[in-house]
Amino acid sequence: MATIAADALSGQRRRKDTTVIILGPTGSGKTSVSIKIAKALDGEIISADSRAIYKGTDIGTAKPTKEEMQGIPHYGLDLAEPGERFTVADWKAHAEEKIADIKSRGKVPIIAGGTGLYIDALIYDYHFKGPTGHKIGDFEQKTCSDRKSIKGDYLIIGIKWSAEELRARLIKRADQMFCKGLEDEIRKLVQTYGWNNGAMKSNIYQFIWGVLEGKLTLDEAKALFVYDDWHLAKRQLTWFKRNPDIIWLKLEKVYPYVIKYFAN
RNA sequence: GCCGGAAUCGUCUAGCGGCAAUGACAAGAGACUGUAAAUCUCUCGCCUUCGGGCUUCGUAGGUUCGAGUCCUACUUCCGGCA
Repeated sequence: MATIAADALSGQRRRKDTTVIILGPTGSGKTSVSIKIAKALDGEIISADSRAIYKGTDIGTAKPTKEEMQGIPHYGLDLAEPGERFTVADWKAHAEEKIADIKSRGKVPIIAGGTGLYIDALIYDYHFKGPTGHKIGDFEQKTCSDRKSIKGDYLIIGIKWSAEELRARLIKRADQMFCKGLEDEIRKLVQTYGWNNGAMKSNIYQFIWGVLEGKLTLDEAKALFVYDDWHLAKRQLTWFKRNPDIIWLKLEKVYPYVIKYFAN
């Protein structure tokens, strides 16, 4: 009995201290597992995605919908207007604030995302010089450069796929994205923010726009987007590869692994 | 059937007598601590002791010191006339 109580206690303590990080290339399934994990662990999710930062880019950046979120609080989304400056430092400050807040309420913070730079900044605790607590974009020079040891209690899981599998997933996702009202989304974005801003540069929008302008057929646009997405996935993987602290698991193993980790 | 034109690395492409052969895309590897879904670098016929070696430009011959480049035939494809 005493042992069980002690276990429960250490479990409690662990719950309070560990931040779960679910990372992986685009299309690897981060969003859905992290929501599943959040439900099981009473957690809340912080997105680490440099594009989901922007408002209005919902379908194009594969943000989870309200229904998909299933009542799990999500942070790190819609933090800036398209075209507005938003840096790693801004994201790090936001994430740290949210992690502290989530922990203080006795819940588990779950970081889900594919932007390696953001995650590195968090776990290796990059310092950015400049006045903190100021409005977005007010940070200046870095003062610290260290990617050697993790600062903090993180469980870092990477979602592993073979190249063929991932490719197939990206193709499938592209098909879905292209029929989910993307055209309306992009029209609205272009209308409000104009065409020339970072949020729309170089992602699915440029290809859809090509279709709207009659320069591309739908199939061409889709193919181009898949290439683009694949290149992104490879770059993300290159970034993650050098991080020795990532535990790489197949998608279906991620949930059980995390649950077991927290049960012990 | 006749007359033109074309066949080059996974794909498209440069090449008009000195070439392992241009560029782009794809593919692969990598860098990246400040808008990162960005940006950039390297590899990309085969082998190499990194000096070089070997085999390539539809197929087979020929002309040349030398041929992806010129000639002949064949094959395939695209135009025009039939």
